[in-house]
Amino acid sequence: MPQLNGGDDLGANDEMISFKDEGEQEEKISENSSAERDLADVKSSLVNESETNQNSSSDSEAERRPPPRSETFRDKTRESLEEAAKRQDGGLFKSPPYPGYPFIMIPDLTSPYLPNGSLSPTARTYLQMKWPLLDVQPGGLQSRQALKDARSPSPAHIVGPFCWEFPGQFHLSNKVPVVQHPHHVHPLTPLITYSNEHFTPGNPPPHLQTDVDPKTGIPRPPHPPDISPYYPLSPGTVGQIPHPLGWLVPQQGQPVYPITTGGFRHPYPTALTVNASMSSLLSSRFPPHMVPPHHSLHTTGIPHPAIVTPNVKQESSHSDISSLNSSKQTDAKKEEEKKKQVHIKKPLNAFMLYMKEMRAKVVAECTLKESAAINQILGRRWHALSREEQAKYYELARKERQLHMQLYPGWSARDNYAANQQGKRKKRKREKQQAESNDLSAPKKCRARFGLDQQNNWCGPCRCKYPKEVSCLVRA
DNA sequence: ACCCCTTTGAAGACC
DNA sequence: GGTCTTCAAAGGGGT
Repeated sequence: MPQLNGGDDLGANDEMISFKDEGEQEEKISENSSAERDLADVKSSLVNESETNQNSSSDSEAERRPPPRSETFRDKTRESLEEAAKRQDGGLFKSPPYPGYPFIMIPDLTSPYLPNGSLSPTARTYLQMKWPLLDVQPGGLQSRQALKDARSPSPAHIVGPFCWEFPGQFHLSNKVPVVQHPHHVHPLTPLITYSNEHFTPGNPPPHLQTDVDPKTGIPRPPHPPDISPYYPLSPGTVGQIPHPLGWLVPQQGQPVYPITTGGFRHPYPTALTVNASMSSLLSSRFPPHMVPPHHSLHTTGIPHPAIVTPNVKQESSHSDISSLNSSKQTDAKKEEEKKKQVHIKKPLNAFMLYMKEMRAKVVAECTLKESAAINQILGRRWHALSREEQAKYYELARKERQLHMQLYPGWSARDNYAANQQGKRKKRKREKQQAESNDLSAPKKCRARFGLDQQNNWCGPCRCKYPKEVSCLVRA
């Protein structure tokens, strides 16, 4: 991964350029047809791969073979891409003020608010990605009402318009089925989705008019501005952490990043405190140590997707009830055990963030549900993205890693290595790769060895394996 | 129930 | 230092 400006690992700059050289700007400009082609490719390949190959052999070669590389072509491509990006972003990404790589040029990252006080598109995008069903659209009340009206379980036939019909906008909440599969949903999104009426900026629900400690009756101090409630915060470790997403912290110092709709800056997400059913939902989906108590939700109790307790399924409501009856000592012991069992997941990389945001759209656009096929489409679209669009996700991923690193200083990706079954999988993969090498195929190895600029040195399988490369049939 | 598939990127392991 | 491996998400499919 090339480092840019000696700085962060923001992205594969050269790779993105290379992919742009592969004629994919056409996909960007006419994304509709390309997406349909993607879908058709994947679908047909699922049905009959060999048949597809035969049918596509005639044009795939001419269409997908990378054109001769030259700087002038690259520049032209970049220019056209930027123009296309400008058109499609609807002004989200203005013309780059710097000629270099635009990772830190996202204009409104530094100030998430527009002059009128609403969230900037980028901030909305980020929030929307974090909370896929959260309505952070401008024009809030109307769309919120619409969402509220659509809260009843949506049948699968609710298929929103294709995303390319509204380039530059992020209407996930309005375009994908409101009720998603649990796997699609951020752990907290259902709470938000089904309680939009509680997202009244600055107006907490009646029972939470003031943030008062139910025990002491003393108003609690506001949520510390430098703590993101997105991750559960371990005591003593985070209090002094500067907010890594200061770009989402407005002037008042209230945390905006972790939440919310335009203007919803209540230190405690009011939607999470609404009623007992919400709490029961929380307790049913999360282990008790992650579930904030009723009416006293503290941000430290808000789970983050990065944290998973392996035995969530075993913690039924019955166990919760029984735990209530158990002694405090056993509770403490259980808490300790659970803490030990907490699995801190890797922060999502740029592509994973992109997938998470776009998967619902792709699923809605086609009848495919197999993730493997969906991911193929997403992989293609990822490469079809402009540099600016990709940069957005690289930036988000960088912030994710930064936040993750600050919250779990001692965590290492190695902690999750072979966490399951002690290297069982590793062995399998090695065996598999050995089998592949015996088969004279080592996908992607040539890419790393020779690079994209020397694809003529790639072996056939690599060229075949890699997306958008020369058709397999040509080689055959 | 568990693993595979499929994608990209990050990071650790390995040579 | 280059290469390899694993793991993040996702959910249908296979064993």
